[in-house]
Amino acid sequence: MIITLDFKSETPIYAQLRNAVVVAIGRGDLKDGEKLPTIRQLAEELGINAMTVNKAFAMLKNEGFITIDRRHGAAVTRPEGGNAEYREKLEQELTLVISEASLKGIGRKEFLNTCADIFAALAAGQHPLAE
Amino acid sequence: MIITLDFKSETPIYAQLRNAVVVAIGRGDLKDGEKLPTIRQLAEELGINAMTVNKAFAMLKNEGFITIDRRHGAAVTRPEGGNAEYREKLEQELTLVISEASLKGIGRKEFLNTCADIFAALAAGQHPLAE
Amino acid sequence: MIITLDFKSETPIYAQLRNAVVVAIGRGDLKDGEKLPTIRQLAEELGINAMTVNKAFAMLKNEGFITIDRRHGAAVTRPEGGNAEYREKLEQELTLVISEASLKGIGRKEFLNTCADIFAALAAGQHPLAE
Amino acid sequence: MIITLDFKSETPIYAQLRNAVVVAIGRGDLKDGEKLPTIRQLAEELGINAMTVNKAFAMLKNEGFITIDRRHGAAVTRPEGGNAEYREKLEQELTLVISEASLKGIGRKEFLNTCADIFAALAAGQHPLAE
DNA sequence: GTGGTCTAGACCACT
DNA sequence: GTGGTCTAGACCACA
Repeated sequence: MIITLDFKSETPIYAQLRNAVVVAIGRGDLKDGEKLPTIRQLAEELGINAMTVNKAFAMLKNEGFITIDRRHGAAVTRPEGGNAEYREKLEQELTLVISEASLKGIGRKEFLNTCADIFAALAAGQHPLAE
Repeated sequence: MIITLDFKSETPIYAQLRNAVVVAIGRGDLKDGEKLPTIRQLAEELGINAMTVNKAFAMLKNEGFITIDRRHGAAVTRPEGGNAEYREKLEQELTLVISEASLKGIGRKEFLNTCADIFAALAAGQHPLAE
Repeated sequence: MIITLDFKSETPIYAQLRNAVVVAIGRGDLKDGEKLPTIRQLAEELGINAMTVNKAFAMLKNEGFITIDRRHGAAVTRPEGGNAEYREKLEQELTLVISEASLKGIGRKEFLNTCADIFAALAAGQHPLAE
Repeated sequence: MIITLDFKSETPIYAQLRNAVVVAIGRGDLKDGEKLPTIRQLAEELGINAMTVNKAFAMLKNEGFITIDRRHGAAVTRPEGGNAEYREKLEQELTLVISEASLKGIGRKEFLNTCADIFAALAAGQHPLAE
């Protein structure tokens, strides 16, 4: 698992780690059921505090992306189908991103193409995503 | 101008305000050249400190979404066309959002439709967005 | 006299005007002894308040770049030779500019060439500058 | 780190502080990678408010002169190579400074010598500046 | 009357 | 213990 953190970034480290794991699952680098490294391993590997990794894992667990078993550590899992709450959050988020992109001169077509490209790139990771 | 803030949110108030303005411009509620309320007005209206509004405005100014004229306050403007830096940031952001959506069971088609719907809703605001 | 003001700029309008006049003199667009427009004329021409022009003129007068005669209006003049005070201010200013340029990757040669180019451009204005 | 502020100056304190740091880096008093004092330390040392130091640091961060790491405070860094935007700003700035100097009786040779001297003084700080 | 700056003091998030 | 955010209230420069 190759994860690069940007200590200069505004985004908190635990959030960067959480995001990196989500993307790794999304692109198939981490398959469903696959085990994640120990909190301590990961902390040492990344040169950060174990508490920080812990926080990221707790977040991922809450969101349903991983399960944490005291005996076997953390493992990737599939979250439940998108509930209404998540859909609303997604729409809000997209409204902001799309407003910004439009104002920056990125039009509908270009935006949709970019999205399609990203889907294609993720699909190439062999992970059977919902169609 | 109807803006709702969530004081419990993790997102700083000034960032929420900044986002709200970007979306308001995107959807045409704020037209190009239109004046924004004064800092103090907005602060009172929203029940927050003027310094907080100030910070949001400074951010919007730096990003090119508004201009601040010492004589007449702030007004909406169009930022320069998207540079390479922004495009990269957008792709990273979308990669995360799309990974998340995929894992939550929202597939390619549904996602693209949602985006298209949002574009349509923005376009309905009569604001001539780049096509 | 062609002066363009940027109302969006952080630099106060009166300072922009003052700077524009200094550069105009420097490049020979305004010759020594030449009369400047009336305060009111200039104010109307530029679409700004007469008080603002007044402030710029007062500044230029204080610095010795122009003289103001109640009967004949303002006219360009040559300031006294650089006094010690000005030289110190100049050195401070240049130390900042040069530090910044160096850190931005602009080296000694390039910087000096840029300066020489600007001197050449000013000299082309036929104004006999001190050699 | 010796920084002197002029509370009577027109230049805002945060800008003076920002400038002082840039010069300190330029002259090698602050080496690349070196840590800056904490915001609170510096605030107390200078007898100003922490918010003011904060603003100066935020400015330096935006300009790429320092990085702020949540874990260890601020540290000096090298900004990216000068882009076209900066070069244009520099030329405008120099045109004004040179016009002023010329009119004050400081000629081409003297001006260039002064610049060269400043470069030499900065270089003496052992900081390997771009040649 | 506008935005810009500054203060003193508080609380929070992050590591 | 670090920086980040927010507040309430003040004064100033600008136009």
